[in-house]
Order: sequence, then structure tokens, then C-alpha cells
Amino acid sequence: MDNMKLASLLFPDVTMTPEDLEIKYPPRTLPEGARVTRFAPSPTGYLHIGGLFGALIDVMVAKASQGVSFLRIEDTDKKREIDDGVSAIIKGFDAFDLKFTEGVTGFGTEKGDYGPYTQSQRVPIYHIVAKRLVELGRAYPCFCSAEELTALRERQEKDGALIRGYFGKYAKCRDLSLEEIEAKLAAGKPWVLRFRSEGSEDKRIVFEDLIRGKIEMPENIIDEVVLKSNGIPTYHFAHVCDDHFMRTTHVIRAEEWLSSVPKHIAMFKACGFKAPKYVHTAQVMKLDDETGDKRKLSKRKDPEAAVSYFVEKGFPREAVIEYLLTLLNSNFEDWRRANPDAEAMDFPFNLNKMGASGCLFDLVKLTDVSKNVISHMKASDLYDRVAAWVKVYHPDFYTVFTADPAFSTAILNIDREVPKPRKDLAKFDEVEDYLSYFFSEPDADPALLPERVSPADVQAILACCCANYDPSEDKDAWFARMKSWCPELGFCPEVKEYKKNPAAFKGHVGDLSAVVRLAVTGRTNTPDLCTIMQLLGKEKVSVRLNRFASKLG
RNA sequence: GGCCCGUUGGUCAAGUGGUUAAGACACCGCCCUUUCACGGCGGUAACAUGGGUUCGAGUCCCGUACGGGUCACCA
Repeated sequence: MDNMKLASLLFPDVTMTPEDLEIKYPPRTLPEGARVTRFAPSPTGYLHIGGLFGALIDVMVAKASQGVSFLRIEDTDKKREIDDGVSAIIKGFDAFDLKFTEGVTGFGTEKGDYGPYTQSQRVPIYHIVAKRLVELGRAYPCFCSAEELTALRERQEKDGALIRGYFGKYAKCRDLSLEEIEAKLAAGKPWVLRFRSEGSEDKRIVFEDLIRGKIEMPENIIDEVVLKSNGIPTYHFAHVCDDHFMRTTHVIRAEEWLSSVPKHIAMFKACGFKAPKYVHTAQVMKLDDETGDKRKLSKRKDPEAAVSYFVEKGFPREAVIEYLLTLLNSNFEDWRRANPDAEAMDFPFNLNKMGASGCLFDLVKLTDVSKNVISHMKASDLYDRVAAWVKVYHPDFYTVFTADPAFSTAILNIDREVPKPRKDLAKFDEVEDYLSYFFSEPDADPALLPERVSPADVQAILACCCANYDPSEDKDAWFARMKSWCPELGFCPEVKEYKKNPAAFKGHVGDLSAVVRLAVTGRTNTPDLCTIMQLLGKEKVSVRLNRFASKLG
């Protein structure tokens, strides 16, 4: 067989060589030890939490080594592609402020010297490499139809063949003569280009996975399709060409790819390329509500699989990132405790600290992480974030919330920006309810009054407060004042004393503040009541106290 | 079915032949406290299983079970 002749027959228009590409895409000049990673999604739908998970690893690994991470779009399957798939992915990353150093940046835009970063625009590159493979006798055209391939599969099933696929005696186009090929081409028969495997069934290949260690597998013997009949490469071949010429050092991808590594290594070898390091990450799972089993998070069944779910729920993006980091690197939480104010992206991410088993996505833990994140925000930042969120998701509240920014910021600042801030809020969608009594007069339910306080005493307490409330008093002064009313009302000013001898009093000073709290806020528990009343102002406080008093009749 | 990966408390996990088997979330109790949070202290709770190797195994080897992946002109 004259491979050179076959090559020019198959690729008459290809004039460049892989050597030209080596010059066009030279090795990167990066600091010693710098890692080049890539996230390579298909534009088939919204960004999945598993995608964010994977992309975060890529970005962190590159960043921690002063390397490069890039976004490559793998749009080689036009059947599954959706129209705005690229935008959906970009939008997803934007929502979490995740930035790649290189690659696709939007629909039709990209940055970096190793592009194009969209596979459908790289067809000439694949053809150059494919042609070389033919010249070397490492690829051949296959004219088998879909029906023939189905028949082949059925035959293998009947034979009980342990290995299934296009190989050995089943590979009927593998040894076609040049004349036969010419004839089929002349007849216009569609063809795919297949890799000619030189592997053997009883040999094994050993490679290193950075998470799993040494892995031993049978050599690849399948003549995998390299170019589809439309000339577009399969994932496998595109991976080999792209990650070589984009100079990827670490291929980080989900574990579903683990079993095709022997195939990929064989292809890298045949092309004369050095294979990258492989890192296969475990999948994100969830506990099935119905069966109680651990299973892979599913795009179809689980709303929280879509990254947008967290945005819509009002989780701050940092919380989701921090939570994913706790799943990804076991020492993240220690680092966070030691560096409470550092940017999460500055965490020294370490592949060695990644687990090999699938982890469960735990919304309860996310909530906890989120409370911490929000509690550390400055009031003014929180105000901006809440405003931006409610503008989209709670537009009615947006109007109320932003009517007086200084007021809204002040009420968000209660017990915030202190050493031990409150952790009431986990999501922005809780803010409206959390602050409701600041924006509208509460409809306090007298049933929530402390039981031991009689209606007459409630009236007395309200009257006292109404007559004596002075907003200029600070917390201590205000509380001292409440204590001063106690003897007259028959209540004990000190809780401890009351507990020692409850029979001697009607109640204690805490009951007074409970009454006032209910009248002013409609609730039995709130943040610091004194600050709340100051922010509300004397007038509103009086109105609420009176209104509640009259309500009791 | 073949091949491959995985399995430490309810969850995330530390652990690289010798530990009283960390820590975090959740849960429970106590303390602090005008409520609620916060914070502090304490508690319940784990090496899937059976064989080896070894003076000694969560850690190494083999088998079993369970879970996952993969066997496309999908990625």
C-alpha cells in the first residue's frame, strides 16, 4: 500500500504539515512547574454544577502554579448542540465570576495565541494531523455503513466476543487495497477515517493518574473513528490534536473518561506527540429523595444540577465556590479558618488533596458555608448584592428596599462588622422576610405574648415604654431604663435573681423586652431590639406600641 | 457480560504499617444571654466484608459484596 498516495487521495487540499503547526503553536514560555489546564464543555445545555466543579479545578490548578487555564468549546456533535449553548456556558461562569486566562470569552469571541478555541473552527488542523497519520499507515478510510456496524455488533454479541468494537478480523476495511479504496471513493461512498491500532489484546498499558495513582489496563486494540464522515473529528482525536497544540500539561476531566485513556495514549504516540498528565475527578452525587441511594446528580431530575439554581435561590456566588472548594480540597476549611478574609481564589489548590470517590452535594452544608460568607460581608456590599438580586427576582421588594439606601444599609448592619457577626442569612431570598417589619407595620399576634405577663401588665409595660422611650440612649442605657421600671411593675430586674426565687415576682426584665419586641416587630425573636427601635425612630415606635395596646383592648 | 474506578460516623473528610481513628456540617446537652442568633464547652456516631502478609493493617496483597463508569460517525 502506498500510504503517501492514499494520503493525498484522501486529503488533496491539505498542504500544511504537523511541523508547520509546531511552529505556529510553539511550546509555551511559562515559569518552571506552571500548569496548563483546560475546561472543554460541549454547548449542549446549561452549565451543570459538575461543570462548575471541574472548571474550578482547572482554574485553581493553573492559578496555583502561575500557569494558564483556557476554555475550549467542543462543538463536534452538531446533533446535540443547542443554539445558545456557548452563551449559556459563558453566562454560567460569569455568574460565579470564574475567569479563564485564555480561550472562548463569548459567542464568537476569544483571546489567546493558541486558537481558535472552538473545535468546529479547527477542522484544518485536524486534517493536517489526520493526513500525517495516513501517511504513516496509522489511519485508514472505512466505508462501513451504520447497518454494517450494527450487524458487526450483533455478530460479536453472538460470538460472545469479550471485546466489542471495530478491530482485528471484524475490521473489514482495515486492509482494503488502494484500488478498492479508489473505486469506493470514485463511487462517492461516504467514509470515516479510522485509527489503525497496533495494540494487542494480551498486552497491558500502565499510566499514572494524578488522583488515582498507577492504573493498569489492557492496550487499546480498537480502530477508533478519528474523523467522522462529515470530516469533523471525534472527541478522541480532537483531544489529542488540541491538547497537544494548545500545549495542555494537565488534562483534568471527569472519571467517565478514564477508560479511554489507553486509546488516547496510543493516538498521542502515533502522532508523535507527548501525552499530557491525566487527572480524572470523581463525580458529584446526590442522595435520591425516593430511594435514599447515592447517585450521580442528573441534569434532568435535579433542579440543583443547574448552576442557575443557586443564583435563583439567592446564594451568593462566593458561597457556592467556597462550598465546592470544601468538597475539592480537604484542607480548604483549615485554610479558610487561618485566612478568614482572603479571596477563595488565592487558596493554594493541591491536586494531591483531591479525593477519588464521588461526593454528595449537601445543601445543608452549603447553607452553613453561605451563612459564614454573608456574615463576613460589609453592610454596604451586602446592600449592593441584595439590591442586585431582588431587582431581578423580587422586583416588588426592590422598590421598597432601595427607596432609602442608607436606611436599608443600616438595618443590614445590625450586629454586622463586629468580631462575631450574626449568621441569620444564608440566601438573598431570605432578606425580604428577615427585614419585613422595618418596611411595614407588623400585625403582632397577642397570643405570642409571654404567658406569665397579664394583660394589665402588658398595658403598663407598653405605656411605660411609650412615655419614656428615648432613642438617643444606647443599648446599655435603654436596658437599664427597662430595669428601672421593674420594681414598680412587680418584675425582677435581674434574671438570675428571678430564677432563684420566681414566686416573688410576676416575671423578669426579659419579659418586658419580649412585650416591647412583639409590639414593635411582631416577632418573638429579633436582632438587637434597641438598635431596631433607634433605626425605626421614636415616632414609628410609638405608633406601633399604641397600636398594639389598643389591639389588646 | 468484559475492562476500569471507588467504599473511614447521617454528610464532607484527615489518615502513606504502630494514633485514645483528627476536624467540619448536621443532631443532642450544657454555658453565655433581655429574645434569637453568635460564641464557648461537652456528647452520640465510622474504617463494607472474608481471607492472607506482618510482631503489628483503616493503611499492603487476594477474593466477595455494594456503588459508579465505560464498551457510538456523543462528548
